[in-house]
Order: sequence, then structure tokens, then C-alpha cells
Amino acid sequence: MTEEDLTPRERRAARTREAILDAAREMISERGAHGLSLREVARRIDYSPAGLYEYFGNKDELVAAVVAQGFERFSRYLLGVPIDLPPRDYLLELGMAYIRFAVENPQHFMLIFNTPDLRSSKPDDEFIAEGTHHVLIKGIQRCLDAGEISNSYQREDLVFAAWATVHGMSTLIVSHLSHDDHDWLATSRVMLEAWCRGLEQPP
Amino acid sequence: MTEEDLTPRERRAARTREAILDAAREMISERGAHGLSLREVARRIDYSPAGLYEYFGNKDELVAAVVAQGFERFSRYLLGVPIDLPPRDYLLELGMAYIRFAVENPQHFMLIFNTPDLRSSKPDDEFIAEGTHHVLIKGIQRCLDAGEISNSYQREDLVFAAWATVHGMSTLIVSHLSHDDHDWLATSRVMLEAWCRGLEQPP
DNA sequence: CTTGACAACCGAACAGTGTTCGGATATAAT
DNA sequence: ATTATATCCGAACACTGTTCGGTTGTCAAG
Repeated sequence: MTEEDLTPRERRAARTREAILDAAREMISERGAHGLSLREVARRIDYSPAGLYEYFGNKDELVAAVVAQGFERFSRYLLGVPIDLPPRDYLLELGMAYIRFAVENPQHFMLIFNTPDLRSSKPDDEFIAEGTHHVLIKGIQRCLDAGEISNSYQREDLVFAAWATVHGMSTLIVSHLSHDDHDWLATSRVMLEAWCRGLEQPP
Repeated sequence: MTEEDLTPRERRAARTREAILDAAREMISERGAHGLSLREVARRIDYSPAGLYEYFGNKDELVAAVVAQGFERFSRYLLGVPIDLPPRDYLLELGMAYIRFAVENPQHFMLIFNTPDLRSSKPDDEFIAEGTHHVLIKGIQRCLDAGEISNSYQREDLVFAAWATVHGMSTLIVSHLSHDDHDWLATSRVMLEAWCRGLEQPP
């Protein structure tokens, strides 16, 4: 697919495209998603505002592209969890990776999950999203198979609750408790362990 | 405090102030927080753009005011939970009220919790925020006192986890699963019950 | 009732934004 | 060397938030 037989033209285009994305990402990191300005991006990379429109149809497409980049980074956190861990440890580390991404990339995290038009509709992004979702489903399923979570719960409900819990912890930490010097990562781990343990026995 | 002995002048001012807030809230509901335009607000209530600045110092103060209104509405959901319920039921219904607010006021919910500068710094808002926070703390404490949650957990950790869970469920439902016809409120209730039950026994 | 103080409001302007379009320039293929 | 096309820009358009000076209207004191 992604062969390296690119013409010099295409290589240049890819590079300036990356430069635009870099400038946009940096600008979002320092001024928030709201403070992104196409004209300022153009200024930083010595382009004219109109020039950017060769690479991105409009502003929304640009932020969608950096959202996609951030989401890919996010998926690498999740996919980096060793698959050979015991089921419950795997699920726990999956959640911790989720939260760790948020803590280590707060701007990216907020951008990804607070951008209202997440319907990127690009099949590529949809694929990555499905991938991360599937990782979670498989983590739950493994716990169910191993009997470490009671099978009296519906798998979809468990996925929902697990996702909600780690997402909520992440959101709270980065956007409400960021001025707190408490080690919320440790607290998250403790409470996630409790969550898993509590689901071991049937209702 | 809020005596009704207002001069006609003040009464008019309060009314137009409310008109501005109404128009802004409606506009946010239909075009999102990003699509709020002071000029459009002025247009809708037959004012000049400059006229609004008699009532709000700038755009941020206006959205802060509608955020404050939304947060007050939110706190009414939480404070409306009957205090005479058994400890665990009370905590559960508190969480359900949280989620119900999100489901029934998705725009308000997203606006409140996605607006980055939530540091409203107005003592009044801070008071309401403290109020809702305190309701949760008391709900947890009651469960601890009644032995329905093992006291081997730290109260602050429990507050964090409970808050995170219901907040995450709310966020997921309104901004990622809204196009789903599944009854996520029922699922939330089931999984919150499981969460409470799981914390009954010590680790 | 008149006068003065002040609140309420507006018109016009300024600086900034996203976006479009016609034209200029560079690059590559013929 | 000549096309064709990919890049890029200047200028304009329609917006936006915000400020400022001036014009009203309102209310209380003389």
C-alpha cells in the first residue's frame, strides 16, 4: 500500500502537509482547539493563508486530521499493552494505558474526545477506532472466559461500564483535577482493581 | 439577599439580561458552543452588538453565565434525589440523576463539562459546585457508615471513582452512543448496582 | 418643572478570522 | 520547447469580537 515510490513532487507535498499538521498541533497544544487560526498556521510555516487550501479543504478537515493523528497515538498506547498478561491484569493495564495517555497528552485527549464532529467518516479512522474498541471487547471476553468476571453480566454492558470508568477517570484528572498534586494514577489503579474484583462474583 | 424591591430600571435590566441569556442558550443548543455569535444574539433580540456589552463584559463572560445556569439546573437534579433513601439506593439514585441530566440536557452537559475555563472564579458558582460535590461525599460517607461499602477504601478514592464512573457513562451516552437506540440508562443502572455491590466486601 | 447625572443604547470603526477566486509561477511530461 | 498541471499568492468578501464617542432616554435633586 504505502510504497515509497513517490515522485519528488509528492514527497514535497507530504512534507509541507506534515509541516501544516505540526504547526496546527503545536498551536492547539498551546492555545487549545478553540485558538487554532489558519492564518497563524500559514504565518508560522511561511505560507499564504490561501496556500493551505491545497492540502486541506477547510479548517474542520485540518483539525480532523490532527484528531486522527492523536487518535492513532492513543491507539498505540492501548495496543502496547502486553497481550500475554493474565486476563484481569491485561484488562487493568488496558485501562491504565487509557488513563496514562490522557495524563501524558492532556491536550490531545481533550481534543479527541471533546470535538463534537467525531464522525470523521473516513474509513481509515473508523478502522482504527474499531481496533481500539475491539481490544477492549477482547479484554473483557478473556476475563469472562477465564471466569474472572461473572458471566451473569452481559458483555456489552461490561464493555460500556469499563470504557465509561476509565474515560471518566481520564476526563476528571485532566480537566478538573489537573491542579491537584495528588497521584490520581495510583488512585485509578486501586479503584480499577476494586472494580474488577467486584465483578468476580455473580449478583 | 435577593429582595424583590427592585427599581423598574433594575427590573428591565434583569429582563433584557435574561433575554440575552435565553437567546445565547438557544443558539448554543442548536449550533453548539462553538457557533455562538454575539452579533447573531443581538440580532435575535433586536439589539445592537455594542449594546450587549452593558450586560456582559465579553463573550466569555456570556458563555460563563449560561454555563452557570446549566450547572444550577444540574445541581437541581442531584439535590432532587430523596435524602431518606437507604444509603446505597441514595448513592445509586444520585448517579442516575447525574446521568439523567446528561441524557435529558445533552447540550448543557457538554457545554458545562467541555468548556475549558471552568474556573469561573465567581464565588456563587463555586458555592454551587461545592454543594454538588458535597452531596456526593455525603452519599459515600453514608454508605461507609452503614457498612454497605467496605471501609478499607479511602473515602476520597471512592468519591473519585464514583464521580468518574457516572461522568464517563454520561459522556459516552451523549457524545458517542447517542445514535444508538439501546437503553443505556438501564445498562447504567445495572452496572452501577454491580459497582456498589462489589465494594461491599474488603479487598 | 427644570436641570444635571447617569444608565442604556447605537453607529462606526478596527483588527482579526475562514474562505474563494483569478492569476501568477514553478514543475513535470510530451 | 511547449504544453498541462500542480502550487502558491494577492486581493477581496463576509463574517466575527470589541472599543469608543456620541446620542438618547430615565430618574432624582434643586
